[in-house]
Amino acid sequence: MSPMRLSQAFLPTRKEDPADAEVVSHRLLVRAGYIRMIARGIYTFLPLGWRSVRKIEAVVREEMDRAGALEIMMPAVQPAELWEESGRWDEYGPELLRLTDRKGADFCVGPTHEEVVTDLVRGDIKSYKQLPINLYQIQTKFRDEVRPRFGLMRGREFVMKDAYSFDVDIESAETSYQAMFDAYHRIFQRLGFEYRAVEADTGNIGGSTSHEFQVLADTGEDEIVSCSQCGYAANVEKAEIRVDATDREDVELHPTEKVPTPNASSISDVAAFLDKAPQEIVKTLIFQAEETLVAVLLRGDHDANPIKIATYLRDHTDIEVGDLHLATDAAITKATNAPVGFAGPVGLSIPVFADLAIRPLANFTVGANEADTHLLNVNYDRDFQVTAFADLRLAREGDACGRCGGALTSHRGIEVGHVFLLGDKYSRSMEAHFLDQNGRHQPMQMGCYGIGVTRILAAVVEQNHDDDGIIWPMAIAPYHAILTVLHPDNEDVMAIANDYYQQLQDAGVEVLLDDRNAGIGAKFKDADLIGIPLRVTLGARGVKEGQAELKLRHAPDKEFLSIDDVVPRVIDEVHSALHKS
RNA sequence: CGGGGCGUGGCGCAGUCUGGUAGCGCGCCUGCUUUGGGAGCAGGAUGUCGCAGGUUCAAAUCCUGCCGCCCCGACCA
Repeated sequence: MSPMRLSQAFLPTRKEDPADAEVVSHRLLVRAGYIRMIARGIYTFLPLGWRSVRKIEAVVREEMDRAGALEIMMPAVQPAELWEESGRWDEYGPELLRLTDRKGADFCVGPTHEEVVTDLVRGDIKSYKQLPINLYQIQTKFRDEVRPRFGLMRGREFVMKDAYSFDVDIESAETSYQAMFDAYHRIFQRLGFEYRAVEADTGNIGGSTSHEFQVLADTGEDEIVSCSQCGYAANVEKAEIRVDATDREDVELHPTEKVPTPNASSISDVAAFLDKAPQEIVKTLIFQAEETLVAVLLRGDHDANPIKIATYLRDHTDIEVGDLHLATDAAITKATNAPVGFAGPVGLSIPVFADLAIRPLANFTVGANEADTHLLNVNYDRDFQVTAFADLRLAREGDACGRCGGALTSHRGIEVGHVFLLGDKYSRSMEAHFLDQNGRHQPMQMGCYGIGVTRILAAVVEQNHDDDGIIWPMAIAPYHAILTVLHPDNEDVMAIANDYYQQLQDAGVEVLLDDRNAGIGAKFKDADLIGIPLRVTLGARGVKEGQAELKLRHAPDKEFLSIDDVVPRVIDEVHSALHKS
């Protein structure tokens, strides 16, 4: 049994905020003695922190088991050959931590386990009779993130639950996907989150359908939009918007005019300098596709969506897209013959794609492809040719929902779960085949499903804290209750405290006993900081009057109970809180 | 990788500009007192000043290189 008497515990709380912590979850988890950083993005979990991690794991495990998934444990270190087979040894990039063993063989520390699980399954599953199957593990992953930050929210090493489903066909795979989708809802409801399941891009995992589970928090790294009318919700990377692609009205097209705009290279600079609204200015972004450059026109107040642009180019043009990204300064300068910040569509020799919002515009302002110069009264068709109009911009608050036209609202979110319908991407390249009823070889249809266990710990704190510290939901609090003994030297008081301690443990309540010979203020501050849901305070005065105090962490009021009523009351509070979720 | 900032006892920081005994608060140890919101008094321990090299009689401080960490950006299941 782990030490639950604080006099013997390892609970290094801090009075002051750590200097390097920006977000509240990072600050509080360090201050309250839950985590310690050992290297950038790599943390040790201390006793309280690890207990909460294990509680999160337990919820995840229960719901995965309930959904029929089977728990396994795959290796953290994986041979390069498997990644070469799937093609990701070259594709994955520097985020993959690569190792060499003493014989010079290449390995990586697993950032995900599609290759290993596919290899496992192809070796031992040969018949449709063995399908479907869903295997999962809860394990430490490593991704050498470009920029780890915000404590556990974007660490390099983290605990993740990853599950993989294998089915005989797409329809069956969709059923497996739906089962995971439903299990995820149960998990995040039990954890007490305010969250959204949103449609998402599949990124370099690949596949067709994908949903992210986003915990709503201002500090979240993702932006999501949801429709108030039809329930559509999506990551802005993916969010479809409805744009009325009206042609420009039949207005007079003024002659183009070249104007000096010294040092005004950003939209806000140009708008201020020319005394125009950003909406009257059109920005020209130069993107680098695999081999070629393309120009993208957007209204000055809009932001580009590189994912939509890449998808459009792939689906509607012959351009080899590759890893689409903003062109380097050197490439931009070469393409426009001008410094960065003055690009415009007039006279460009690369294809020009325009966002649908450009279509109604007439007599707009663009860069002149010349230093410190812009062009006024520019019009498409007359002054330059648009290769195609398309929806290329990032959705934002107030845009029309792509499904129903209702208004979209925007939130920040922390991605705590992601489900993908993979199809046969890995099973085909790695030859994970089975024999169907007709004796034919078929690739299995896969899905993969991740939950960021340690990221959840941070997300819970983001949503559950106050100025004094963490406020754990009962389900993942490291302990349910804390007995704060104000006068541990007083034998009468200690006798009652020890009695409570024993009775509560016997009743299955996880209880901390603060028997430290510390200042009273320190004990209260620590109890609040570490966020234990229930606090029972025992002092000499109260005990003499036959009373003890009960305080719920999430409520402001204290309640005085007679000595005999405390234990049953605490048991009752714990049980009702646990069963509610 | 680009821009900015930082690195001094376990934690938070001052000292660096203008070179000359390494400091403060918290924490820690001992003793006494204290006990309803981070207790008081007295005594005490703890530093390769990120690392390496250079300048100098003398370097935390000046110079060069490297390493690490944080923030913004690019990037990202």
